[in-house]
Amino acid sequence: MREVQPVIKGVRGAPDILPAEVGRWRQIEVGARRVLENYGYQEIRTPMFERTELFVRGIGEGTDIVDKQMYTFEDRGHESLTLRPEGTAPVVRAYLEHGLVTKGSLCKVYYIGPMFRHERPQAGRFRQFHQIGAEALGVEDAALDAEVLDLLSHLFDTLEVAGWQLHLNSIGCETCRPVFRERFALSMLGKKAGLCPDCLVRLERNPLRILDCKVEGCRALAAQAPTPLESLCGECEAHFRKLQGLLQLLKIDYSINQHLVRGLDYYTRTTFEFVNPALGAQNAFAGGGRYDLLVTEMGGPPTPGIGFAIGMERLLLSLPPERPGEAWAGVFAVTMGEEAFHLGLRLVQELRRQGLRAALDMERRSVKSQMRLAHKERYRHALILGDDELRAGMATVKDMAHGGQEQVPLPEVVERLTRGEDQAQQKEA
RNA sequence: GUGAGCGUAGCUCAACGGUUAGAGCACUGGACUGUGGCUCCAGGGGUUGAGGGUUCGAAUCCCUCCGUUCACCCCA
Repeated sequence: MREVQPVIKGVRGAPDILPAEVGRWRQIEVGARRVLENYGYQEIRTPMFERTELFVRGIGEGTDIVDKQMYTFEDRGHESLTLRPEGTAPVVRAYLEHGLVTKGSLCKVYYIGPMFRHERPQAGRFRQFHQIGAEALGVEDAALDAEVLDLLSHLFDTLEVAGWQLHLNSIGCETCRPVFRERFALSMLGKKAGLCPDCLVRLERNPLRILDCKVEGCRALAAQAPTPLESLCGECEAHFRKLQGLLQLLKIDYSINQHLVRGLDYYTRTTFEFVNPALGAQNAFAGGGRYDLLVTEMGGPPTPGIGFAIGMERLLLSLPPERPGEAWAGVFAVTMGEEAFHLGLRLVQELRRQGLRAALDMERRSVKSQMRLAHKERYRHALILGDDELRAGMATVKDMAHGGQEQVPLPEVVERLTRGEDQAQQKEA
Protein backbone atom coordinates (compact mmCIF):
# COMPACT_ATOMS: atom_id res chain seq x y z
CA MET A 1 0.00 0.00 0.00
CA ARG A 2 2.61 2.48 -1.05
CA GLU A 3 1.47 5.95 -1.96
CA VAL A 4 2.64 6.77 -5.43
CA GLN A 5 4.68 9.94 -5.33
CA PRO A 6 3.40 12.19 -8.07
CA VAL A 7 6.06 13.77 -10.20
CA ILE A 8 6.00 17.49 -9.51
CA LYS A 9 5.35 19.24 -12.75
CA GLY A 10 6.21 22.74 -13.83
CA VAL A 11 3.69 25.53 -13.49
CA ARG A 12 1.21 25.97 -16.33
CA GLY A 13 2.18 28.67 -18.75
CA ALA A 14 5.73 28.83 -17.39
CA PRO A 15 7.71 26.68 -19.81
CA ASP A 16 11.29 25.50 -19.34
CA ILE A 17 13.84 26.78 -21.80
CA LEU A 18 15.94 23.70 -22.53
CA PRO A 19 19.63 23.63 -23.43
CA ALA A 20 18.83 23.09 -27.11
CA GLU A 21 16.92 26.39 -27.21
CA VAL A 22 19.16 28.55 -25.05
CA GLY A 23 21.50 29.35 -27.93
CA ARG A 24 18.78 31.23 -29.75
CA TRP A 25 17.81 33.15 -26.62
CA ARG A 26 21.40 34.20 -26.15
CA GLN A 27 21.63 35.19 -29.80
CA ILE A 28 18.79 37.69 -29.50
CA GLU A 29 19.98 38.92 -26.12
CA VAL A 30 23.43 39.63 -27.49
CA GLY A 31 22.00 41.28 -30.61
CA ALA A 32 19.58 43.40 -28.61
CA ARG A 33 22.19 44.52 -26.07
CA ARG A 34 24.49 45.58 -28.83
CA VAL A 35 21.90 47.63 -30.69
CA LEU A 36 20.46 49.17 -27.52
CA GLU A 37 23.87 50.22 -26.28
CA ASN A 38 24.77 51.66 -29.67
CA TYR A 39 21.69 53.83 -29.35
CA GLY A 40 22.78 55.05 -25.96
CA TYR A 41 20.78 52.83 -23.60
CA GLN A 42 22.20 51.40 -20.39
CA GLU A 43 20.98 48.28 -18.68
CA ILE A 44 18.92 48.50 -15.52
CA ARG A 45 17.85 45.55 -13.37
CA THR A 46 14.87 46.11 -11.13
CA PRO A 47 13.40 43.47 -8.80
CA MET A 48 10.98 40.88 -10.09
CA PHE A 49 8.36 42.08 -7.62
CA GLU A 50 7.13 45.43 -6.42
CA ARG A 51 4.51 46.85 -4.14
CA THR A 52 1.15 46.12 -5.72
CA GLU A 53 0.24 49.78 -5.56
CA LEU A 54 2.96 50.61 -8.09
CA PHE A 55 1.26 48.64 -10.84
CA VAL A 56 -2.23 49.73 -9.88
CA ARG A 57 -1.16 53.36 -10.16
CA GLY A 58 1.03 52.91 -13.19
CA ILE A 59 -0.97 50.59 -15.40
CA GLY A 60 -4.34 51.78 -14.23
CA GLU A 61 -7.33 50.39 -12.42
CA GLY A 62 -9.85 48.95 -14.83
CA THR A 63 -7.22 47.51 -17.16
CA ASP A 64 -7.25 43.75 -17.63
CA ILE A 65 -3.72 43.45 -16.32
CA VAL A 66 -4.52 45.04 -12.99
CA ASP A 67 -8.02 43.64 -12.62
CA LYS A 68 -7.40 40.00 -13.37
CA GLN A 69 -3.90 39.12 -14.48
CA MET A 70 -1.57 40.01 -11.63
CA TYR A 71 0.23 37.53 -9.43
CA THR A 72 -0.40 39.31 -6.15
CA PHE A 73 0.43 37.98 -2.71
CA GLU A 74 0.87 39.19 0.81
CA ASP A 75 4.31 38.91 2.32
CA ARG A 76 5.04 38.24 5.96
CA GLY A 77 4.78 41.89 6.85
CA HIS A 78 1.23 41.88 5.48
CA GLU A 79 2.30 44.03 2.60
CA SER A 80 0.73 43.39 -0.78
CA LEU A 81 3.37 42.56 -3.39
CA THR A 82 3.01 41.70 -7.07
CA LEU A 83 5.18 39.83 -9.55
CA ARG A 84 5.88 42.42 -12.21
CA PRO A 85 3.48 42.17 -15.17
CA GLU A 86 5.43 44.75 -17.17
CA GLY A 87 8.62 46.75 -16.94
CA THR A 88 7.79 50.41 -17.36
CA ALA A 89 6.33 51.15 -13.95
CA PRO A 90 9.30 49.62 -12.07
CA VAL A 91 11.77 51.56 -14.21
CA VAL A 92 9.94 54.83 -13.59
CA ARG A 93 9.86 53.99 -9.89
CA ALA A 94 13.61 53.40 -9.83
CA TYR A 95 14.15 56.53 -11.88
CA LEU A 96 12.33 58.63 -9.33
CA GLU A 97 13.68 56.83 -6.29
CA HIS A 98 17.33 57.30 -7.24
CA GLY A 99 17.13 60.61 -9.04
CA LEU A 100 18.56 58.92 -12.12
CA VAL A 101 18.34 62.04 -14.13
CA THR A 102 19.07 65.65 -13.52
CA LYS A 103 16.48 68.02 -14.80
CA GLY A 104 16.42 68.56 -18.53
CA SER A 105 18.60 65.61 -19.47
CA LEU A 106 17.66 62.43 -21.28
CA CYS A 107 17.73 59.11 -19.46
CA LYS A 108 17.81 55.94 -21.53
CA VAL A 109 17.64 52.51 -19.92
CA TYR A 110 16.83 48.98 -21.02
CA TYR A 111 16.01 45.73 -19.28
CA ILE A 112 15.77 42.06 -20.17
CA GLY A 113 13.85 39.62 -18.04
CA PRO A 114 10.72 37.71 -17.12
CA MET A 115 7.26 39.19 -16.63
CA PHE A 116 4.22 37.49 -15.10
CA ARG A 117 0.58 37.64 -16.03
CA HIS A 118 -2.12 35.18 -15.06
CA GLU A 119 -3.75 34.53 -18.43
CA ARG A 120 -4.86 31.40 -20.22
CA PRO A 121 -1.81 30.24 -22.22
CA GLN A 122 -2.04 30.02 -25.99
CA ALA A 123 0.21 30.43 -29.01
CA GLY A 124 2.68 33.20 -28.17
CA ARG A 125 1.16 33.82 -24.74
CA PHE A 126 2.51 32.60 -21.42
CA ARG A 127 2.18 33.26 -17.73
CA GLN A 128 5.87 33.78 -17.37
CA PHE A 129 7.19 35.41 -20.50
CA HIS A 130 10.24 37.48 -21.29
CA GLN A 131 10.61 41.00 -22.49
CA ILE A 132 13.39 43.15 -23.79
CA GLY A 133 12.23 46.64 -22.96
CA ALA A 134 13.57 50.17 -22.98
CA GLU A 135 12.49 53.54 -21.64
CA ALA A 136 13.68 56.98 -22.67
CA LEU A 137 12.72 59.70 -20.22
CA GLY A 138 13.00 63.45 -20.44
CA VAL A 139 12.43 64.40 -24.08
CA GLU A 140 9.10 65.29 -25.64
CA ASP A 141 10.24 65.87 -29.20
CA ALA A 142 9.02 63.48 -31.90
CA ALA A 143 12.64 62.95 -32.87
CA LEU A 144 12.90 60.64 -29.88
CA ASP A 145 9.89 58.66 -31.08
CA ALA A 146 11.53 58.34 -34.47
CA GLU A 147 14.79 57.21 -32.92
CA VAL A 148 13.03 54.52 -30.91
CA LEU A 149 11.28 53.19 -34.01
CA ASP A 150 14.56 53.32 -35.92
CA LEU A 151 16.23 51.32 -33.16
CA LEU A 152 13.59 48.62 -33.31
CA SER A 153 13.50 48.37 -37.08
CA HIS A 154 17.28 48.12 -37.11
CA LEU A 155 17.23 45.41 -34.46
CA PHE A 156 14.61 43.35 -36.27
CA ASP A 157 16.52 43.66 -39.53
CA THR A 158 19.72 42.61 -37.77
CA LEU A 159 18.02 39.56 -36.32
CA GLU A 160 16.47 38.79 -39.71
CA VAL A 161 12.87 38.86 -38.58
CA ALA A 162 10.88 37.88 -41.64
CA GLY A 163 8.16 40.19 -42.90
CA TRP A 164 7.68 42.48 -39.94
CA GLN A 165 5.35 45.46 -40.21
CA LEU A 166 5.19 48.62 -38.15
CA HIS A 167 1.75 49.84 -37.15
CA LEU A 168 1.50 53.40 -35.90
CA ASN A 169 -1.16 55.51 -34.27
CA SER A 170 -1.61 58.53 -32.06
CA ILE A 171 -4.16 58.50 -29.29
CA GLY A 172 -3.77 62.09 -28.17
CA CYS A 173 -2.96 63.76 -24.88
CA GLU A 174 -4.81 64.70 -21.72
CA THR A 175 -6.72 67.43 -23.53
CA CYS A 176 -7.73 65.75 -26.78
CA ARG A 177 -8.09 62.15 -25.71
CA PRO A 178 -11.02 62.71 -23.35
CA VAL A 179 -12.72 64.76 -26.04
CA PHE A 180 -12.31 61.98 -28.55
CA ARG A 181 -13.33 59.39 -26.04
CA GLU A 182 -16.51 61.32 -25.36
CA ARG A 183 -17.34 61.82 -29.03
CA PHE A 184 -16.60 58.22 -29.85
CA ALA A 185 -18.63 56.84 -26.96
CA LEU A 186 -21.52 59.06 -27.86
CA SER A 187 -21.44 57.83 -31.43
CA MET A 188 -21.35 54.20 -30.36
CA LEU A 189 -24.11 54.74 -27.83
CA GLY A 190 -26.41 55.52 -30.73
CA LYS A 191 -25.51 52.24 -32.42
CA LYS A 192 -25.71 50.01 -29.39
CA ALA A 193 -27.98 47.56 -31.16
CA GLY A 194 -25.27 46.58 -33.64
CA LEU A 195 -22.51 45.89 -31.12
CA CYS A 196 -21.36 42.48 -29.93
CA PRO A 197 -21.83 41.63 -26.22
CA ASP A 198 -18.15 42.22 -25.49
CA CYS A 199 -18.32 45.68 -26.99
CA LEU A 200 -21.34 46.57 -24.91
CA VAL A 201 -19.19 45.95 -21.87
CA ARG A 202 -16.33 47.92 -23.43
CA LEU A 203 -18.69 50.83 -24.03
CA GLU A 204 -19.16 51.07 -20.30
CA ARG A 205 -15.63 50.46 -19.17
CA ASN A 206 -13.25 51.55 -21.91
CA PRO A 207 -15.06 52.56 -25.10
CA LEU A 208 -11.88 53.03 -27.11
CA ARG A 209 -11.28 49.31 -27.02
CA ILE A 210 -14.22 48.88 -29.36
CA LEU A 211 -11.82 50.12 -32.02
CA ASP A 212 -9.87 46.89 -32.06
CA CYS A 213 -12.78 44.49 -31.82
CA LYS A 214 -12.54 41.80 -34.47
CA VAL A 215 -16.26 41.27 -34.99
CA GLU A 216 -17.27 42.42 -38.46
CA GLY A 217 -20.35 44.36 -37.35
CA CYS A 218 -18.42 46.28 -34.71
CA ARG A 219 -15.66 47.10 -37.16
CA ALA A 220 -18.16 48.53 -39.60
CA LEU A 221 -19.76 50.68 -36.91
CA ALA A 222 -16.39 51.85 -35.62
CA ALA A 223 -15.39 52.82 -39.14
CA GLN A 224 -18.30 55.29 -39.29
CA ALA A 225 -17.48 56.79 -35.91
CA PRO A 226 -15.05 59.67 -35.37
CA THR A 227 -11.44 58.48 -35.64
CA PRO A 228 -8.74 59.30 -33.12
CA LEU A 229 -6.53 61.08 -35.64
CA GLU A 230 -9.15 63.60 -36.75
CA SER A 231 -9.79 64.42 -33.10
CA LEU A 232 -6.20 65.27 -32.18
CA CYS A 233 -5.50 68.69 -30.76
CA GLY A 234 -3.12 70.97 -32.62
CA GLU A 235 -0.04 70.03 -30.63
CA CYS A 236 -0.65 66.30 -30.85
CA GLU A 237 -1.32 66.54 -34.54
CA ALA A 238 1.92 68.48 -35.06
CA HIS A 239 3.80 65.87 -33.03
CA PHE A 240 2.37 63.05 -35.09
CA ARG A 241 3.04 64.84 -38.37
CA LYS A 242 6.62 65.52 -37.35
CA LEU A 243 7.14 61.90 -36.44
CA GLN A 244 5.91 60.76 -39.83
CA GLY A 245 8.21 63.20 -41.57
CA LEU A 246 11.19 61.86 -39.64
CA LEU A 247 10.26 58.26 -40.38
CA GLN A 248 10.27 59.10 -44.06
CA LEU A 249 13.63 60.80 -43.67
CA LEU A 250 14.99 57.68 -41.93
CA LYS A 251 13.35 55.43 -44.55
CA ILE A 252 11.30 53.43 -42.08
CA ASP A 253 8.18 51.86 -43.51
CA TYR A 254 5.03 52.05 -41.43
CA SER A 255 1.31 52.03 -41.81
CA ILE A 256 -1.18 54.01 -39.80
CA ASN A 257 -3.57 51.82 -37.88
CA GLN A 258 -6.29 53.76 -36.14
CA HIS A 259 -7.53 50.59 -34.49
CA LEU A 260 -4.33 50.43 -32.49
CA VAL A 261 -5.48 51.18 -28.96
CA ARG A 262 -3.25 49.87 -26.25
CA GLY A 263 -4.50 48.27 -23.09
CA LEU A 264 -2.38 50.17 -20.61
CA ASP A 265 -3.73 53.48 -19.38
CA TYR A 266 -0.50 55.42 -19.38
CA TYR A 267 -0.02 55.82 -23.12
CA THR A 268 -0.36 59.23 -24.75
CA ARG A 269 0.19 60.37 -28.32
CA THR A 270 2.37 57.88 -30.22
CA THR A 271 1.50 54.20 -29.94
CA PHE A 272 2.97 51.46 -32.08
CA GLU A 273 3.21 47.74 -32.63
CA PHE A 274 5.54 45.57 -34.63
CA VAL A 275 3.50 42.80 -36.16
CA ASN A 276 4.33 39.50 -37.80
CA PRO A 277 1.26 38.22 -39.66
CA ALA A 278 2.64 34.66 -39.53
CA LEU A 279 2.38 34.48 -35.74
CA GLY A 280 -1.31 33.65 -35.31
CA ALA A 281 -3.68 35.40 -32.96
CA GLN A 282 -0.95 37.01 -30.85
CA ASN A 283 0.81 38.60 -33.78
CA ALA A 284 2.33 41.67 -32.13
CA PHE A 285 5.85 40.78 -31.03
CA ALA A 286 6.76 44.27 -29.88
CA GLY A 287 4.76 47.26 -28.79
CA GLY A 288 5.00 50.51 -26.98
CA GLY A 289 4.36 54.19 -27.04
CA ARG A 290 4.74 57.55 -25.42
CA TYR A 291 3.69 58.17 -21.83
CA ASP A 292 4.06 61.84 -21.10
CA LEU A 293 1.86 61.78 -17.99
CA LEU A 294 3.06 58.64 -16.24
CA VAL A 295 5.89 60.20 -14.26
CA THR A 296 3.67 62.88 -12.75
CA GLU A 297 1.00 60.26 -12.20
CA MET A 298 3.52 58.46 -10.02
CA GLY A 299 4.42 61.53 -8.05
CA GLY A 300 7.42 62.79 -10.00
CA PRO A 301 8.09 66.07 -11.76
CA PRO A 302 6.53 66.56 -15.23
CA THR A 303 8.67 64.31 -17.44
CA PRO A 304 7.78 63.06 -20.89
CA GLY A 305 8.83 59.56 -21.88
CA ILE A 306 8.55 56.80 -24.42
CA GLY A 307 9.19 53.09 -24.21
CA PHE A 308 8.66 49.70 -25.75
CA ALA A 309 8.72 46.03 -24.92
CA ILE A 310 9.65 43.14 -27.16
CA GLY A 311 8.09 39.77 -26.41
CA MET A 312 11.05 37.43 -26.62
CA GLU A 313 8.98 34.27 -27.14
CA ARG A 314 7.14 35.91 -30.02
CA LEU A 315 10.34 37.31 -31.45
CA LEU A 316 11.82 33.82 -31.33
CA LEU A 317 8.88 32.53 -33.35
CA SER A 318 9.61 35.17 -35.97
CA LEU A 319 13.27 34.31 -36.45
CA PRO A 320 14.66 32.24 -39.33
CA PRO A 321 15.53 28.58 -38.61
CA GLU A 322 18.73 28.05 -36.69
CA ARG A 323 21.93 27.64 -38.63
CA PRO A 324 23.76 24.27 -38.69
CA GLY A 325 25.27 22.88 -35.50
CA GLU A 326 28.20 24.31 -33.62
CA ALA A 327 31.80 23.75 -34.60
CA TRP A 328 33.86 20.85 -33.28
CA ALA A 329 35.86 21.92 -30.26
CA GLY A 330 37.76 20.49 -27.33
CA VAL A 331 39.34 17.22 -26.35
CA PHE A 332 37.79 13.92 -25.31
CA ALA A 333 40.13 11.50 -23.55
CA VAL A 334 39.56 7.84 -24.45
CA THR A 335 41.12 5.60 -21.82
CA MET A 336 41.65 1.88 -21.30
CA GLY A 337 42.28 0.57 -17.81
CA GLU A 338 42.84 2.23 -14.45
CA GLU A 339 46.29 3.62 -15.09
CA ALA A 340 45.26 5.23 -18.36
CA PHE A 341 42.09 6.54 -16.73
CA HIS A 342 44.08 8.28 -14.01
CA LEU A 343 46.42 9.74 -16.60
CA GLY A 344 43.36 10.86 -18.59
CA LEU A 345 41.89 12.54 -15.53
CA ARG A 346 45.08 14.53 -14.98
CA LEU A 347 45.38 15.52 -18.62
CA VAL A 348 41.72 16.56 -18.80
CA GLN A 349 42.18 18.63 -15.65
CA GLU A 350 45.19 20.36 -17.16
CA LEU A 351 43.46 20.99 -20.49
CA ARG A 352 40.50 22.54 -18.69
CA ARG A 353 42.86 24.79 -16.73
CA GLN A 354 44.33 25.86 -20.03
CA GLY A 355 40.84 26.98 -20.99
CA LEU A 356 39.86 24.11 -23.25
CA ARG A 357 36.66 22.15 -23.30
CA ALA A 358 37.65 18.66 -22.21
CA ALA A 359 36.02 15.51 -20.89
CA LEU A 360 36.35 11.77 -20.48
CA ASP A 361 34.06 8.82 -19.91
CA MET A 362 33.67 7.78 -16.29
CA GLU A 363 31.86 4.52 -16.83
CA ARG A 364 34.75 2.48 -18.25
CA ARG A 365 32.96 1.85 -21.50
CA SER A 366 34.45 0.20 -24.56
CA VAL A 367 36.75 2.17 -26.78
CA LYS A 368 34.10 2.19 -29.46
CA SER A 369 31.57 3.66 -27.08
CA GLN A 370 33.98 6.31 -25.91
CA MET A 371 34.70 7.25 -29.51
CA ARG A 372 30.98 7.44 -30.18
CA LEU A 373 30.57 9.74 -27.21
CA ALA A 374 33.38 11.97 -28.41
CA HIS A 375 31.72 12.17 -31.79
CA LYS A 376 28.23 12.75 -30.45
CA GLU A 377 29.40 15.58 -28.23
CA ARG A 378 31.36 17.16 -31.08
CA TYR A 379 34.83 17.05 -29.58
CA ARG A 380 37.52 18.19 -31.99
CA HIS A 381 40.18 15.74 -30.79
CA ALA A 382 40.20 12.30 -29.25
CA LEU A 383 43.11 11.74 -26.88
CA ILE A 384 43.59 7.98 -26.88
CA LEU A 385 45.39 6.44 -23.90
CA GLY A 386 45.81 2.67 -24.03
CA ASP A 387 48.37 0.04 -23.07
CA ASP A 388 50.47 0.60 -26.17
CA GLU A 389 50.62 4.33 -25.56
CA LEU A 390 51.53 3.99 -21.87
CA ARG A 391 54.30 1.55 -22.67
CA ALA A 392 55.77 3.94 -25.23
CA GLY A 393 55.20 7.06 -23.14
CA MET A 394 53.04 8.43 -25.93
CA ALA A 395 49.43 9.36 -26.58
CA THR A 396 47.43 9.04 -29.76
CA VAL A 397 45.79 12.29 -30.83
CA LYS A 398 43.03 11.84 -33.35
CA ASP A 399 41.44 14.64 -35.31
CA MET A 400 37.72 13.86 -35.17
CA ALA A 401 36.80 16.19 -37.98
CA HIS A 402 39.31 14.99 -40.53
CA GLY A 403 40.15 11.50 -39.31
CA GLY A 404 43.95 11.69 -39.16
CA GLN A 405 45.86 10.66 -36.02
CA GLU A 406 49.39 10.84 -34.70
CA GLN A 407 51.56 9.82 -31.75
CA VAL A 408 52.59 12.56 -29.34
CA PRO A 409 55.06 12.13 -26.44
CA LEU A 410 53.13 12.45 -23.15
CA PRO A 411 54.96 15.54 -21.85
CA GLU A 412 54.01 17.43 -25.01
CA VAL A 413 50.36 16.41 -25.19
CA VAL A 414 48.80 19.41 -23.45
CA GLU A 415 50.87 21.93 -25.34
CA ARG A 416 50.20 20.14 -28.61
CA LEU A 417 46.42 20.07 -28.04
CA THR A 418 46.10 23.68 -26.94
CA ARG A 419 48.04 24.71 -30.04
CA GLY A 420 45.93 22.42 -32.24
CA GLU A 421 42.74 23.93 -30.88
CA ASP A 422 43.91 27.45 -31.58
CA GLN A 423 44.71 26.54 -35.15
CA ALA A 424 41.41 24.77 -35.61
CA GLN A 425 39.56 27.78 -34.30
CA GLN A 426 41.44 30.15 -36.55
CA LYS A 427 40.56 27.99 -39.52
CA GLU A 428 36.86 28.07 -38.64
CA ALA A 429 36.93 31.87 -38.27
C1' G B 1 -12.92 33.39 -17.01
C1' U B 2 -15.53 30.98 -21.84
C1' G B 3 -15.33 27.49 -26.06
C1' A B 4 -13.30 23.66 -29.18
C1' G B 5 -9.51 19.91 -30.38
C1' C B 6 -5.92 16.50 -28.55
C1' G B 7 -3.59 13.04 -24.48
C1' U B 8 -0.34 5.70 -26.73
C1' A B 9 7.76 4.43 -25.44
C1' G B 10 12.43 10.03 -24.21
C1' C B 11 10.49 12.37 -29.32
C1' U B 12 7.13 11.98 -33.87
C1' C B 13 3.18 8.92 -34.67
C1' A B 14 0.38 3.73 -35.96
C1' A B 15 -3.20 -0.05 -34.08
C1' C B 16 -12.21 -1.71 -38.12
C1' G B 17 -14.51 -2.84 -30.00
C1' G B 18 -11.08 -8.78 -30.58
C1' U B 19 -4.11 -12.80 -29.60
C1' U B 20 1.27 -10.65 -25.93
C1' A B 21 -0.24 -2.33 -27.96
C1' G B 22 3.63 -1.54 -32.82
C1' A B 23 7.07 1.53 -36.19
C1' G B 24 10.69 5.38 -37.15
C1' C B 25 14.07 8.41 -34.55
C1' A B 26 16.80 8.50 -29.95
C1' C B 27 19.28 5.36 -26.22
C1' U B 28 22.51 0.80 -24.93
C1' G B 29 25.41 -3.21 -26.76
C1' G B 30 27.45 -6.05 -30.83
C1' A B 31 29.27 -7.17 -36.05
C1' C B 32 35.10 -4.59 -35.87
C1' U B 33 38.23 -8.83 -28.58
C1' G B 34 42.02 -0.66 -29.42
C1' U B 35 39.05 3.81 -33.07
C1' G B 36 33.52 7.89 -34.12
C1' G B 37 30.45 9.10 -38.66
C1' C B 38 27.78 4.91 -43.06
C1' U B 39 25.49 0.00 -42.88
C1' C B 40 23.48 -4.33 -40.54
C1' C B 41 21.93 -7.16 -36.06
C1' A B 42 20.20 -7.33 -31.12
C1' G B 43 18.43 -5.20 -26.55
C1' G B 44 16.17 -2.06 -22.80
C1' G B 45 12.21 0.72 -22.36
C1' G B 46 4.40 1.42 -21.80
C1' U B 47 -0.39 0.93 -15.43
C1' U B 48 -2.29 3.65 -23.61
C1' G B 49 -2.97 11.04 -18.63
C1' A B 50 -6.06 9.46 -13.90
C1' G B 51 -10.57 7.46 -11.96
C1' G B 52 -15.24 5.35 -12.86
C1' G B 53 -18.94 3.10 -16.32
C1' U B 54 -20.87 0.04 -20.75
C1' U B 55 -19.23 -4.85 -22.73
C1' C B 56 -17.74 -11.83 -22.89
C1' G B 57 -13.74 -8.34 -24.25
C1' A B 58 -11.83 -1.10 -24.11
C1' A B 59 -5.96 2.48 -26.34
C1' U B 60 -10.72 2.45 -29.11
C1' C B 61 -17.52 3.82 -26.75
C1' C B 62 -19.77 6.99 -22.37
C1' C B 63 -19.02 10.19 -17.82
C1' U B 64 -15.84 12.97 -14.36
C1' C B 65 -11.22 15.04 -13.28
C1' C B 66 -6.30 16.48 -14.77
C1' G B 67 -2.90 18.04 -18.47
C1' U B 68 -2.05 20.22 -23.14
C1' U B 69 -3.01 22.91 -27.78
C1' C B 70 -5.71 26.52 -30.41
C1' A B 71 -9.31 30.36 -30.31
C1' C B 72 -12.28 34.21 -27.57
C1' C B 73 -10.71 37.91 -24.15
C1' C B 74 -6.21 40.66 -23.52
C1' C B 75 -1.41 41.73 -24.69
C1' A B 76 4.71 41.08 -25.45
